[in-house]
Amino acid sequence: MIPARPTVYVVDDDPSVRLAMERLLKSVGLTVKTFASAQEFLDQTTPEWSGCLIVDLRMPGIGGLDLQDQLTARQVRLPVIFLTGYGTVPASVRAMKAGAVDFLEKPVDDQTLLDAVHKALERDRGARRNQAEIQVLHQRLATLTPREYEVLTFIISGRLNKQAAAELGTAEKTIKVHRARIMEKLQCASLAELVRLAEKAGIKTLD
Amino acid sequence: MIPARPTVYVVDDDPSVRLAMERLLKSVGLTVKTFASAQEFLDQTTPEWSGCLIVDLRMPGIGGLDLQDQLTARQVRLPVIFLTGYGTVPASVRAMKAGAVDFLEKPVDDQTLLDAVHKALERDRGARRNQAEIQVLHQRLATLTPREYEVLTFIISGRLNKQAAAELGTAEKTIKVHRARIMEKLQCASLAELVRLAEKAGIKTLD
DNA sequence: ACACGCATTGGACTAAAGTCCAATTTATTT
DNA sequence: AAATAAATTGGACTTTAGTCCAATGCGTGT
Repeated sequence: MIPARPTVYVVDDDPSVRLAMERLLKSVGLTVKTFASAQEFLDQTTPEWSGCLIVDLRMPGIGGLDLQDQLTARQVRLPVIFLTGYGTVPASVRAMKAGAVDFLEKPVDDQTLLDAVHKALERDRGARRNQAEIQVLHQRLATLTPREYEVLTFIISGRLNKQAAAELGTAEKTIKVHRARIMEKLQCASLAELVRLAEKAGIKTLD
Repeated sequence: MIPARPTVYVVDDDPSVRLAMERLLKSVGLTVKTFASAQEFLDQTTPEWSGCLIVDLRMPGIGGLDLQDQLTARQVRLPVIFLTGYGTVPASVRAMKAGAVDFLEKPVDDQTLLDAVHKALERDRGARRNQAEIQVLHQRLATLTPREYEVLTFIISGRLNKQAAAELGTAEKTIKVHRARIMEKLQCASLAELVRLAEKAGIKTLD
């Protein structure tokens, strides 16, 4: 049900455009899935869908820009490429500000479109790789007990075990035990690694 | 000679536009400096100029987009706001891709322009703050001797003094001395701080 | 009541890091 | 040739951190 394979999703109300697009993209080995309306796409997509989205700016019902907003709100971060026959400067600026990969006017040159698609797919790959790494970190962090997490913040803030113990009102010995378990649970072989892990996970330091 | 104060630089070949722009911006307390051509601006600007740039897209000689490219090439990172009477979608997309803050069409609403200017100034402030922090780090790093820098890479890679000594073919004692000097020169009170400093300075870890 | 996870702590060490003082070797600079 | 910076190393300790084994007090769920 969930296409794990990167796919180029095409949303356009014009059947002939969908067909042409599908042919072009498939001709270079890409997986394609088309939709006749933004609503149809919204009804099916999930954050798991990977690849990119090519959407027509002006369509009956939900337009391209609104679709882009909806996707942002739903945490669907597929890179978007706009395609339009009657684009305006304000529309293109709004689209680009919202993070669109490109904003192309019909008729679009095949190579130009393919370049944009490859760029979008690459951006998606990078974002997913990064997202996956962060997710792993959070999964590991989730195994920490509240107290361990607390001690972690002291460690990455450069506190000595002794200081952490004093500030937490416990014995230095206890901090050492927590610390050892933290290193084990987070699979860090050194303090340097631990600091970088915390940094990437966005854990704030004290003071 | 160098305006340290954040300034709004206006580049437009139309004298009436320059005057109107200058009046509007000064009316809200902003410092303004105008130029009749891109070349004139390029001849005077330096990376020290802070603030933002409002530039007309179409001008005799060097156009707005080319000016943007030139500035990028010269490391002048002033946020750019495009202003144009005859903008096209491709031009606006190119500008936004190149990092423009906004791309507005004349006649532009006063408030819209001011909002864009404030956003641009804020972006410049943030960029400069960040740039200044990184520069300080590099200045400190520059005080390290080659050997100390080498030892630094081992430390932030999580190596024990013993391991660093072995891999560098020296005594553990020596590593300790270098390490102490590194902490002192980089003004770090803890390993956690050192790791974050190295991370921010973009120093790569081993392996 | 009993098992279990969590937080704690002690004792006894081992290992790693940091701190002073002192000294040598080797380039480079003046 | 004297001076200076850089890289090294020793000795003698003090601090910190990490490692095992063992044990206690507390909620929670069964």
